[in-house]
Amino acid sequence: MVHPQTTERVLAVAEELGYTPNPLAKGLRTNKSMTIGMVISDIENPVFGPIIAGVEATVGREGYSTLIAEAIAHDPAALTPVIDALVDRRVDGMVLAMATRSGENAARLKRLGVPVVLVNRAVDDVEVASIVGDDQFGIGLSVQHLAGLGHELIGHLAGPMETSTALGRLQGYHKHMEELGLDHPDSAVESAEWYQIEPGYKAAGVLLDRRPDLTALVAANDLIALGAYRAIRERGLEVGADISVTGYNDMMLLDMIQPSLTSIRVPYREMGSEAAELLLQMMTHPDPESEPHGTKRLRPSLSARDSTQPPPA
Amino acid sequence: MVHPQTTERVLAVAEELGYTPNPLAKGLRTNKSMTIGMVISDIENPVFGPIIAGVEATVGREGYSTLIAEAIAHDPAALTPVIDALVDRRVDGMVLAMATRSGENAARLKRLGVPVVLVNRAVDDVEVASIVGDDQFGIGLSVQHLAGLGHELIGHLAGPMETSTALGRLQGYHKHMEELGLDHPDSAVESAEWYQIEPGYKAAGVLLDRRPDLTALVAANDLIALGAYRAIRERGLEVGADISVTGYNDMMLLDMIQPSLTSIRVPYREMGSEAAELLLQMMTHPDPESEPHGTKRLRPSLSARDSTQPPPA
DNA sequence: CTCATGGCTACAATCGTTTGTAGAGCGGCC
DNA sequence: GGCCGCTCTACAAACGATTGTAGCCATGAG
Repeated sequence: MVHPQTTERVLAVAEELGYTPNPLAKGLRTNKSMTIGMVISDIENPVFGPIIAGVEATVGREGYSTLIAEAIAHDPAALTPVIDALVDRRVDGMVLAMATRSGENAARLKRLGVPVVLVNRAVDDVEVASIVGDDQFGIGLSVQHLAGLGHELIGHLAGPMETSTALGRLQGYHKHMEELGLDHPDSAVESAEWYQIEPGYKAAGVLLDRRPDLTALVAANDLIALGAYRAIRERGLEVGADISVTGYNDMMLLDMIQPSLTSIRVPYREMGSEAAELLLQMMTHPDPESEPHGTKRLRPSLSARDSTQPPPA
Repeated sequence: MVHPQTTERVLAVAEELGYTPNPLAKGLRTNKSMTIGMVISDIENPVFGPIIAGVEATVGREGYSTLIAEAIAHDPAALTPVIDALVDRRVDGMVLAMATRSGENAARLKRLGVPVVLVNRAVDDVEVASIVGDDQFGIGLSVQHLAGLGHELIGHLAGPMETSTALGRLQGYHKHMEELGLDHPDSAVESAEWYQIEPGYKAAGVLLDRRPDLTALVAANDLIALGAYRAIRERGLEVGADISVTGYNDMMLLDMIQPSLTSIRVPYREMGSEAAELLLQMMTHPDPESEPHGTKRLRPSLSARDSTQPPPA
């Protein structure tokens, strides 16, 4: 109801005076800080870079800024104070990229009425919106790829079972082995204590000693797979020629390693932007009834390399 | 001047009522947002993870939160709007982790009275506080290591000259070669267009064609060094045995590559926390006269691996 | 001439803090 | 008893926006 010309004049003067609205005053009055909080459990893990970038770019387009907080520890209790700090700052929403499967923090946020989206890792006991990779599908790609090469005795090096990704990948292994009519006994599965080379090496050693007949190993993560390289070599075998190995995440430099590691590429940046999109929707349409709480799974793809070859004759 | 017991009672009631101070109101009144801005030029680069973690942890201890913004582009002009967005949000200070050597953005922030610290990359035309790695010293470690192995014909694969790190490493090469009494003509130096494998491969090809007598290459970065691997192999030579190679940054998985790459480890997390420390000091003691504007250089260390061996007889 | 209407100006309340001032209650000191 | 200092309560202004209300001045319709 105001003349366009007047609007323009006001804007021009504002510009001339160098006026910029004070977001603190605005936030105080409107009770919206135009800020979202993002909690990262392990910021040094390179997968989080693209996730952060995706979130930041997407919410930024709607005028939101991103407050980053790191929670170094692996246990959920240590997360609570850092989440609280963000809530005290009156963030309008929250993206959680956590290590654990426990949903207590997400549940608390929901109780406080703070919109929350989980990214990368889901929780299994609480209904909360999350964007994750389709781990079952991804492991399926590996299993099918190996089966296509002629492997029948395929083992699984699982991740730490307190993470949702490890669980999904384990389930994917069983499911797709079953579908292909291949054996998948518990004896063909060994879990690594953490997503690192050393635990992967240990788990692979245990698995190879128990089941020396395996011709392929599907690892829950690239570093576990690289740990398996060492265990395989220690037994005088050759990765690829004697035992095929697949990783998961398709991290940088895998193609430079000998032999280059076949892996599953996860669209992390897209994961971040989808999570942000969902959060924006929850923040702008606070529809308490139909609030999204499902888990959206993004489909990864296979990067086939030299670590997977037909089984020895 | 208030009784300790009263304080305690007030605090107890506050706790009971679930009172948390509203930082927006506080910021409005005090004109301090207790927030710092952090601009990252390329968040997918894994070196920034530790830097962010270091900054966040350090300022967090003093009650500050960290607002993250990414500026994807490499040119300084694209940075301006994202810096402005942070300034408009009334951040109390700013940490810039940029790609370019241009100081215009830092200069503008100083003019606006926003305390600013540069991290990882310095600028050469403006007096601004910065925390960077000691590139000359780091390259010195590589050069001395190679000279100690018996190399005399050592070339340098430089980085893109628009970055301060590339410049410092180039200078370090010349300086330390000079000190050791070794030849370091311009013909032994070739610059890669970017800190990536492909440009490194190209530059190494040019350098090896021009100076086939070189027995060692000091690269300005790990990826450039890995590009050199390919160029060396293409010429029927073996990395390590025929031509030694060193990288810079000591990124993950370098020890898994064949041959494992000798590199320079930079204390990135410490870099982040030192930058934060400096920024805190500037924000709390706004001493316009003696404002720090020097460059602090953190000393890296050498990780010797198989890519460096004595020159062929 | 009156009155409704569109487009504007002016003013006040509110958000939750910080900061400052005024005054009340109460003990001890001269 | 009067005065001072200590501790506390009470109240108001300010920060910079949003939001709502009231009034002003044209213009044009009745």
